[in-house]
Amino acid sequence: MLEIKYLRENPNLVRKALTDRGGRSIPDFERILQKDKDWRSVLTELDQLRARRNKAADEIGRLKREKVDASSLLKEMDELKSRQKNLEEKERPLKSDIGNLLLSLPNLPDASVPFGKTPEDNQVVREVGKVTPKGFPAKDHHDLGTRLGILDFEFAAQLSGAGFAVYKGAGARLERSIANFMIDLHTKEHGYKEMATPFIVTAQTMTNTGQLPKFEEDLYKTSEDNLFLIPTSEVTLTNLFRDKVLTAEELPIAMTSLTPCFRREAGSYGKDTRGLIRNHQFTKVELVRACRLEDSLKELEILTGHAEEVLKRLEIPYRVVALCTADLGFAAAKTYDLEVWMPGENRWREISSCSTCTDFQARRMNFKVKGAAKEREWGCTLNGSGLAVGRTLAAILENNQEADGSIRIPKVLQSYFGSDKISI
RNA sequence: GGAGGGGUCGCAUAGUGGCCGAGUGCGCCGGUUUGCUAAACCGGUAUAUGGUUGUAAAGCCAUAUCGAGGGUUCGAAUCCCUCCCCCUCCGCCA
Repeated sequence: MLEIKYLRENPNLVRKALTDRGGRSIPDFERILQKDKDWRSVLTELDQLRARRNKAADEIGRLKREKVDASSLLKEMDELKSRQKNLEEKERPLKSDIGNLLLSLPNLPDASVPFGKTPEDNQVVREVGKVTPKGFPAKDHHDLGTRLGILDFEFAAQLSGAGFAVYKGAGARLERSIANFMIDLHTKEHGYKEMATPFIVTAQTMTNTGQLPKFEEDLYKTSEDNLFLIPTSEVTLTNLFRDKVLTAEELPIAMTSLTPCFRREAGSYGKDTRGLIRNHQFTKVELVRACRLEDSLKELEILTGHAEEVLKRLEIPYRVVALCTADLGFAAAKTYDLEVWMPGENRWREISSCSTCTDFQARRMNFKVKGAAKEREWGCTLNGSGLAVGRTLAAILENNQEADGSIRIPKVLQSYFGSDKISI
């Protein structure tokens, strides 16, 4: 959430930032400004009226105690009350409209975010690892996994419909190995605290991180209880900072968790329907950090580095991409995507998205930091995949395939997996 | 699912219509005393919004907030209604 005061005082900056993002939030923004103006004028009048009423009520109490007649004041009170009721009926909807509109405005891009209008304008920051051509036609992970009997999409479709996967035997074991390796790396070497959180949460929790109110159609919802399935554990991990006031010395705080993620993918039917790339359910290791606002960008580099380390150790070539203004997610002020090379598809695929949300989520969930001079400021939250497990498995299959269709298991996974290859 | 109890200022509590934005204890901050620490004593200690003064730091005025939202009343922490959350017991159950 953006601060109404900031919008009021810097309308042109905000207008430009929202325009750079390219969304359709400008009309909402203009409506906020207008309603805010109306609201303030109503509120000023209302406050004065309330002040008068409070005084009169005290006075009446005093007169009654002294057994003095108060009928003229009581009469005035009648009139004040009806005027007040009138104004309150104007004030209430204005206030709630402004609140709702504010909740639907995205975060403002950081100054260092490249300007752009489409994902084409994203900027490659660095490429790590070498993309070396196989000496044979590379298969994609769908074919590899199916032929090895470790992935079964037909079975999954029978169980749940399109967009799901069944992992079988070595496939299931490999998925678990990847997840364990990632969690161990982040907890033992990167200083993250492992958490296990609910997968089903309230609407308020979803609103705090920004999934609601705008993106309800992307979420699975339980109809009886009005609860939502998490699309990422960013939701639950970040919400752990709700209503917290932390001291600057306690920060940064780093947490990780392994959870399933549930996404309806409502806007992307027919896209990436093959394989593990875009499933309605997938597991992901999430990284969340909280820090002081001034450390936002520094922390983003650290977070991104931790996600990158996974790929380095798995020896999968990847590149780091700075998203342009138009491609930023709702809550993000700046984002680096990690993209892995997929030989079977002959293209790069996103495998992690690391963002700083600055104080955007902190405002929504009332997360503050007490500084050295005991002043309070909003906290800063960051999140990133560390990494998406299904996509990582797909990347390993494609990058480590041999001519005969068998798969080399990366060195760091061998102790988890218990062998160095998967053969036909 | 059934029955009951409860949500007050960081924590613990007091408070059943005006003297309560809210007492007390603890904690915390500042000070006095002190070789140091402790103790004792004194003072301070919520947030948000609007208006206003100021270059600013900050100040002043007003309003709102005792789980949330409505209502009754001249006046609500206190009475009524709805909702949320927590706890205990019973039932069911992995």
